[in-house]
Amino acid sequence: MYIFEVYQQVMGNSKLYKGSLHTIILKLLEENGKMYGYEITQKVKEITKGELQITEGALYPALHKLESEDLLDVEVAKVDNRMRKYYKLTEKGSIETVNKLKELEQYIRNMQVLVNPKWSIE
Amino acid sequence: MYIFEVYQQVMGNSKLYKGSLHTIILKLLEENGKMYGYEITQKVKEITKGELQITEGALYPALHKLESEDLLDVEVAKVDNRMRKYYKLTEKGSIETVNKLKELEQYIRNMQVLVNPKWSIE
DNA sequence: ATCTTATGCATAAGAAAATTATGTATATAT
DNA sequence: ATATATACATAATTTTCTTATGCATAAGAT
Repeated sequence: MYIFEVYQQVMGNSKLYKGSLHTIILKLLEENGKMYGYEITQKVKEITKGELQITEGALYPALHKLESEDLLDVEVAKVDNRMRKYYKLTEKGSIETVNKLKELEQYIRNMQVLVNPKWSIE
Repeated sequence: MYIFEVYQQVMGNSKLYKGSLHTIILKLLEENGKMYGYEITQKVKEITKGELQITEGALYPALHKLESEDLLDVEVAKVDNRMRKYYKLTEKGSIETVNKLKELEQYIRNMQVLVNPKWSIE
């Protein structure tokens, strides 16, 4: 019996993803209106061509946290006899999304000048 | 008596910096040959125009970790009667620097397509 | 002269955010 | 039948910071 182990390439394959999960979730919800947890993991996997796999242990606590901060609204649905919890941005969440994206852009800018002083900051 | 508090803007002002300290240190050492801890904090502050302040509580343990992984060599010096510990990349450290920079580029690419599907990945 | 700020290192306690490991349950494919 | 996919949840542990100390010398300000 042969066992082919598939190494799950999780967030933190490169540790850099640490701290960017909330930004990712908020932006995907801004883009797609409403999504449920599992859908988010699949979307991220698809967009990054499998490079970034969000683990459930990170995702669900993050969604709960964002909800508790009134950045997300939840709506429970039953599809094919399976539960789904659809999340969407609140008004506060939309504002926070803009802030988080600005922080991301600034972070990227700073990292670029730190690691490559020759790059222009346009 | 008036007290003007200066709020130190530390790493994690935006949480995104979590996980990027090792990359920053390695790249600065690649760029500058050898540096001591305090010098690194000042260089980062200068390059990011004060936006990113590396705290000592993060920096020194990080340097010790990199040293223990044989990525850095240390050389102690005494300048103006004060101790300095100069760090430089080992051969292994140089290789790891290249890897970390590739990971950073990939991270930035992935985040860009995640947050802005319209951006080109060049 | 004295006090503050800057330089330079170090470590311990606590918090935050992930990983890893479980657990439950239904649907689908082999 | 059995494994995989779908869909949620949480607890234990680890990693990586922040915050709070501690020590020591030099330089600048009042």
